[in-house]
Amino acid sequence: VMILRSRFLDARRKRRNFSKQATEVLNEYFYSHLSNPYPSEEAKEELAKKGGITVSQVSNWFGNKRIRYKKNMGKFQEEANIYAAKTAVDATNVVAQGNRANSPSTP
Amino acid sequence: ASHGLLQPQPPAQPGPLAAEFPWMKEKKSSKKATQAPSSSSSSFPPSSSSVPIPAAGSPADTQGLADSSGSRRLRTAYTNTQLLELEKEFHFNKYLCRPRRVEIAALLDLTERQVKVWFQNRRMKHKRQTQYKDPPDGDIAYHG
DNA sequence: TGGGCCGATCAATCATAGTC
DNA sequence: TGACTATGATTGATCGGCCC
Repeated sequence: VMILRSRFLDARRKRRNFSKQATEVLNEYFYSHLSNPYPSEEAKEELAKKGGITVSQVSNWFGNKRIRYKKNMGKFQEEANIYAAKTAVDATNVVAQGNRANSPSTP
Repeated sequence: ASHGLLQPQPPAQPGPLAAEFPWMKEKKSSKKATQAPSSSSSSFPPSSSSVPIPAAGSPADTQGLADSSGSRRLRTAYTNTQLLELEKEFHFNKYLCRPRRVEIAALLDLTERQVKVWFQNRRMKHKRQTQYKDPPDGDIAYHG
């Protein structure tokens, strides 16, 4: 028997999809920073707060999103256009990552 | 391989497709023990359509060591026995001294590097779990 | 200069949730 | 109800920076 996969420490059971609010906030950030979708710790905290999830979950989401996006960009084309239109903050000149400012839409 | 600062065509407009930024390209694959690329063909042309089939090489490597051709690391699935022993050891020592590491590596048939990395990752995990008070069994109220 | 550690990330995989 | 897809979490392994 090779059921060696019997993870005695499986915590990933019983997961729930994020609320629409959380997904919305995360996608907005992702697509408005498509040139460099690497939120700073502070940005992650704010996203976590806005979406009602933990910072770790934000990190997981971005990790999964980046990988899956670049693995199949075509699949996200539609989604990208939707969020691109939704947010005006494009990063055409995001030079370094030292960007301290977060909130994409600051009056 | 001259990668310096390449200028990815900024999206600018919701045209046919978003531009390819540096982060979308490969990254952690070849860096150490990389033999001279011998002026191989430059970066893949931007012409889309052709999916970069990841010609899966034959992972004949039993230890998962990266060969000298920049092969992608392959995720080794540790056995329950190995994980159990590692966890047990971690319970006693969060940090391993060299002699102990050698011992464990030999005992579990792992490389010293793997043992070192495992402890490194384990410490990070431990930190994450103790950093936030609430254990992972909290039922967060969901509205909507 | 070399080795270990940290923090972040990658990339593969697991397991469940959602859709048809 | 079962097959297939979407998605959050886990984790082995790598990268860059820092310290000694």
